[in-house]
Amino acid sequence: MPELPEVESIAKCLRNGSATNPSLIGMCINSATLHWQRSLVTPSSDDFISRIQGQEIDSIYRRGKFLAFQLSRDTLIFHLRMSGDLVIQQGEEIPTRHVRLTLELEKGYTLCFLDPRKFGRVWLVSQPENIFAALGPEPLDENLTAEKFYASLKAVKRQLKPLLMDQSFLAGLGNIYTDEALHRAAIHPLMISNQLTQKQAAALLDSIREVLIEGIQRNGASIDWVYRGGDFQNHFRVYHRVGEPCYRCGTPIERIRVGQRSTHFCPNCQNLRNK
DNA sequence: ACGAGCGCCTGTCGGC
DNA sequence: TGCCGACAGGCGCTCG
Repeated sequence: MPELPEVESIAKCLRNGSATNPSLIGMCINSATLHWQRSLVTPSSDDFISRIQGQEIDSIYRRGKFLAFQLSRDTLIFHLRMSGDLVIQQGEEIPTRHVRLTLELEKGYTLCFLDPRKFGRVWLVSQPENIFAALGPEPLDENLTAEKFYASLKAVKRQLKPLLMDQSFLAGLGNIYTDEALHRAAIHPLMISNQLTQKQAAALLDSIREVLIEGIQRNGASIDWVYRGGDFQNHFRVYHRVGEPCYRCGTPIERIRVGQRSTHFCPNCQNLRNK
């Protein structure tokens, strides 16, 4: 799915508008149509449709990989998981495939939740904090200091790759940005968290922030058939680069399986030993 | 506490 | 051409 930079890019686009779509701030939701029941977690579809009707979009924000719409009375929350996307259409141009939820807005605009794989989820709640309760800190939050990050790494004994992707440890990293951050910090994905030095922990936090900021500046990454307009995919240093030379040392990039996920790294720069 | 495996889904791609 | 397996930006669950 979209990771933090992709969700941030989508949130910005819906909030500020773009060349092809208006800002949704201030728009009223006239009606809602649910096309795939299981996309909706809560409330029931009948309650969802009646409750959301007539509410206005006050603000749009991101928390971890969640995308939230603060409405007049409730909060509408999306998790795009692997293949979800939110697009605005006008008039009769409603896509026919992969549409799981549509919100009919003012002036003929429709917000479409597209999700080929149907893994995405939607909530309409009065207390959004409950949905976000299990999330760890935001990686770009200044309050997350290198000292705090080091302490949290020392507090557990886990492989870095799955740990960094654990949303209760840190909110927002997924498979791509985790691999990219570990490579930039020259740390092996299977290194055990409590073995990092303070210096390595600081470098890792810096690298995480670097890749996320670059991803946001490039409007995220668009890979496979899911094109969202970003171009960070053209700047990956390890992801999808198996066998190609490491930009730092020329060694071919390798791929291993960690927790059922493809993990890309440079076996020379990111050595488990001597670190 | 932690990691591995699996289920949830549809689509694409490469090999034969 | 058609079939088949591998693979895909995530996460919750169970089982050792």
